[in-house]
Amino acid sequence: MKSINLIESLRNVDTSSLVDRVEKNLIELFIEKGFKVGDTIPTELELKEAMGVSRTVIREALLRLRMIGLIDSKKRRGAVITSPDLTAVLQKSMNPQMLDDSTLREIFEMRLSLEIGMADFIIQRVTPEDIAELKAIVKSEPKKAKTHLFQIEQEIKFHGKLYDITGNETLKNFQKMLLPIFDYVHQSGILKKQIALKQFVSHAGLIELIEKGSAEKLRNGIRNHLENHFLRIL
Amino acid sequence: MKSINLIESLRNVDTSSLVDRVEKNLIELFIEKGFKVGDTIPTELELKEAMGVSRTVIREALLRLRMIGLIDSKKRRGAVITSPDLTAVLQKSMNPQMLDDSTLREIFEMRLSLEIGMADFIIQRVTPEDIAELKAIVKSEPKKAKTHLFQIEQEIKFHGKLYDITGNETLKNFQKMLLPIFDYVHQSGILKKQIALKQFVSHAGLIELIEKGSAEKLRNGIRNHLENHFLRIL
DNA sequence: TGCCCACATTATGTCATACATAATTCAAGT
DNA sequence: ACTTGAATTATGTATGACATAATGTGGGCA
Repeated sequence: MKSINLIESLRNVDTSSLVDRVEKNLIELFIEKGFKVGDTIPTELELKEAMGVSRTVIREALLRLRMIGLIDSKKRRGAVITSPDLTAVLQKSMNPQMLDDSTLREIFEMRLSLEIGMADFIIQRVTPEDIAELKAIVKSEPKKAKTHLFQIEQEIKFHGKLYDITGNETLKNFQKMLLPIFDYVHQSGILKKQIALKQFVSHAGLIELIEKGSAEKLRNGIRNHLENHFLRIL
Repeated sequence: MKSINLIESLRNVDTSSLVDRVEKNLIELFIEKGFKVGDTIPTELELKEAMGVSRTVIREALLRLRMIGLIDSKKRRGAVITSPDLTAVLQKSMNPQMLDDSTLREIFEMRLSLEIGMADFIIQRVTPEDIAELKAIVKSEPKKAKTHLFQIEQEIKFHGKLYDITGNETLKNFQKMLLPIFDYVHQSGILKKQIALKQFVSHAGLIELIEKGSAEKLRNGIRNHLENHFLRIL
């Protein structure tokens, strides 16, 4: 135990680069100073003076902040605080080919979790127009999916609408982001081969459940609807 | 419609900065060349030559890639491809004080969704040791929470363990990330004031459900357990 | 007066160069 | 065989210069 602590403390020699520290400092500074969205932050030159590092370092740190959407900078105007868009940040690293298999698989699972859990929000916030739209989507579905591709498109349309109904933008963005991954995993050899492809609760069935208005029933219905996916990972 | 299209096309004058484009190019290059985790990418000088821009620009682009965890660079060795850690990316922008209220609220909802949806994975992967640990946690809970703070700590411990059981690292990391947000939202004035604080399914009750082995029952149990939170947003 | 144009100003964007630093290689020396 | 240390190399940091775009400003003109 003691030796572990020793190693731990040895590891803490602050291996972070100067830019790392400046970045951290900047964030702390903004919070401390109570900067709000829309406020302009000091210029690069001022920060350089204040922190005693080169403008290069300041710039690289600001670049990171800009990247995570914390600031937005324009020429002459300087940089202003913005509200970070979480999903935009992820988008870039969310490339299926760049992620390793286990991460991909975990993301696949997360998507399933999210969709089951959002039943309550659907029930609470669905409007008659939403239901009509869902029905229209189902109606446009072919009896027997002609092509695999078409089938997937239908899936995306229907489930996308479900996310839509929750009115949760962050959730929607996540869905948009997770979709390519989900599809990729679905088709790749990461999971077990698709076996039965039995038909469980259908889209039409889900609509019925939504109309009935019971969150619990809908929740379990969605779970059932996703059974084919679950069969492949459990 | 036409005018909208016009505006759309006008907006597409490529307002992106040079660094933006280089970044994109680099990612495409890596994918195209089929770089795998562990491969070293060309040096900054080589990239500078190949792309015909200054090293500064290359560096800023690489900085971004490094930031999203796509590459990891060491002196002398150069930069190597790594598997991006999605959550590490988010961590920085996930500062409650930096996000606006509606986003915070949406994250709050997402966390609830996730937790309900993971019932299946818990049931599937729980071990006797896990259950013992859960019971130990519950045992250490005071009859009546002495302090609000202590109560929260207990919550975190128990629910953290639930995430743990799923064995899904990405999910766990998300939980870790969402926690501060969740807590912040919980205490801030964003949501309705906490009203009744009735006791629904308890932690002990959840353990029972886990032991019973029905994913559906557990799912609904978790939903019930979180009722206090739902009451505040619906 | 009030509007408009040209110029100055200013802060970010890009470039080039130099040096610092750390990791690796490799050969000399014990 | 092992260590030591210098050379090498790629990233890290610093600095100065110029480009570019947005804003501010003042003079000229109707």
